[in-house]
Amino acid sequence: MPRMKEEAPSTHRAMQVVNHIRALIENGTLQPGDKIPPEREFARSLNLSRASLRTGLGYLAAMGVMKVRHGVGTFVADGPAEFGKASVSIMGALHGFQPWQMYEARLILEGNLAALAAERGTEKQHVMLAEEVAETYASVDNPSDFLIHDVLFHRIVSQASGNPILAALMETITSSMYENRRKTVELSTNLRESAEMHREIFRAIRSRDSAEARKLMEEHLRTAQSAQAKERPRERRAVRAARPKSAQTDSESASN
Amino acid sequence: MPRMKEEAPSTHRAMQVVNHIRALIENGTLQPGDKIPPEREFARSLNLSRASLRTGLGYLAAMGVMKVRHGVGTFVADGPAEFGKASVSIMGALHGFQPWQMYEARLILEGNLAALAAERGTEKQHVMLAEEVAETYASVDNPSDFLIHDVLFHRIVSQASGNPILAALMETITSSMYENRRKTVELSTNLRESAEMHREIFRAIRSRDSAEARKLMEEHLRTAQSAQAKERPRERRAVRAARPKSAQTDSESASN
DNA sequence: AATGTGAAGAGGTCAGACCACACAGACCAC
DNA sequence: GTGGTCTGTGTGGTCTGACCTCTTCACATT
Repeated sequence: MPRMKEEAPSTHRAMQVVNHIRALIENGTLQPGDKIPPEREFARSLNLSRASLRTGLGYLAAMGVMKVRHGVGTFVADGPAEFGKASVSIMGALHGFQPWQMYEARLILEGNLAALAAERGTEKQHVMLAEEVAETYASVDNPSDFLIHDVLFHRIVSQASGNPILAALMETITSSMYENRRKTVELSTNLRESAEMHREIFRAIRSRDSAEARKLMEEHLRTAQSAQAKERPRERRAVRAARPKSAQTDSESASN
Repeated sequence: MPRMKEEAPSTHRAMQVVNHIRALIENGTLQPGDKIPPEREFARSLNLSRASLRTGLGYLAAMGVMKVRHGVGTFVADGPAEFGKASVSIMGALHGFQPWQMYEARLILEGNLAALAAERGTEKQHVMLAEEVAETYASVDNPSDFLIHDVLFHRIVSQASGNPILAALMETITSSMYENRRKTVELSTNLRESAEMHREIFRAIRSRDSAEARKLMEEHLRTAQSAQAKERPRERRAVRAARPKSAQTDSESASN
C-alpha cells in the first residue's frame, strides 16, 4: 500500500506559511504595520512547528515583506516597497555588478519616474515636494540632514509617478547605494547646487512638463555621479572581471 | 562584570552565514552553479547549529542567490540574475500593484534594454538573437514552445544590453507574469505577428539603431499587452483599492 | 520626579532525532 | 543484454522542547 495520507499539506511547510500570509494580506486581514501573533502561538494555530513557521517568516523577511524585531514581534513591512535590502549587494558580488551600471540603472529609472510624476502627480504631492525642496535648502550646511531630505525628495518623486512597481525597483537600487553615499556626502562640496537642481526638477513636475522633468532628473543624477567619482578617486576592492570561464560566458544563459 | 565574552559572534547567526557566503562569492571561492557543503558538515565548520545555518541559507534562497534542491544539495544560483521569484506577487498584494503598472514597468525597462543592446550588443549576441528569432518562427504553431523562445529572446536582448542590473530588474518583473502568460498564450492568435516583431527588433539591434530598437520593442510590448487583455476580458480577483486609511496614504512614507 | 530593577513576553539559538526526497548501484525478470 | 525494481546512502525538511537574549514596562527605590 503506497501512501494515500489524509490531507494534502504537500507543499513545503515554509511555503504554506508564505501562502497563508499572502492570503491574509490579499484579503485585507493583514495590513502594513500590523503585528502577527507570537511565533509559538501562530505555529500552533497553523498546525506546524515553530521551526517551520520561522523558515517561512525568514523567507518573507528576506524579501522585505515582513520585518522582525527581536524581543518585540514580527510585523508586516510598512515603509516604501522594496525588493530585499541586501540582495543587490550580494547579487552584485555574484554577477559582477559595477558602479557605472548602478548609476545607469538609476538614471533610467528615475528619469522615467520624474517624467511620470510630472504627468500624474497630485497637488498634494506637489506640496510635499515643495516642502522637501525647502528642507533640502535648509540643510545645505548639514551633510547628514541633507542626505535624508535628498533621499526623501527622490522617494516622493517616485511615489508621485503613480507606479509603485517602478518606485520599488528604484528603491531597491538606491538603498544599496545609500551606505556608500553616507560616507562621501560628508565631503561633498555641491550641496547647494544639488538643492538648486531639486528645485528645478520640482518646478518641471509641478508645471507637468514631463520631458523637462526627465531631462533635469537625468542631468541631476549625472552631476551627482561625477561629483562622487571625483570625491573618491581611488576605490578599493575593484570588481573582479569575469574569471577563467570567460570564453563561454555568453552561451551559458541558454541552460536555464 | 558586564559582558566581555571571548569572540565577537555579535551579529545574528543568520547574518554571519550570509556574510560568510557573500565573502566566499566575492573572493571567487564560490561561483555560480557551485555546491556548498552538506548542512550538517557546513554548520559544524562554522561553529553554529544547523538551524541557524538553515535560517541564513533560507534568506539567501529567498533572494535568489542560492538554490536549494531537496535530497540533492544547496547550490549557488546560476541562471539569469533575479531578485526573488515570489517577491513581486507578494509585494503586489501588499502594495496593490496593478497589471497595467506591470506592463508599464516592463515597457520602460525593455525599451531601454533594447536601446542599449543596439548600442553595445556583440556579434556573438547578434548570432544568438538570430537563432532565437528563427526558433520563434519555427514554433508559431506550438504555443508552448513559442513562449519559451519568446522569453529567451527577451532575455538575450537584456543580456546584450550590457547592464546586468537592469536585466535583473526586468527578469524580476517578467518572471511574475510568466505563469499567467502560460495560460493565455494557448489561445493567442498572433504568434506569427509577434515573431515578425522579434525579427524587426533584431534587425534594429544588429544595425545598431538604438532609437528604432527602443521604438519597436515598446510597440511589441504594447501589442502583446492589448492582445492579452483582449483574450481574457474579465479577470477575477480585482485588486482592492486603497482601504479606509486612504486619507493619509501619502504622508506615511515620511515615517521611514 | 528620576532612576534602578526585575518579571514577562517575544524572538534567537541549540541539540538531536526522525521524515522525505533523489540518486546510484545492486538485483531480478525478461 | 536490456529494462525495471529494490534498497542504501546522502542530503535537505521537519519536529520537539529546552534554554538564551533582547525589549518593554510596571513597580520599587532613591
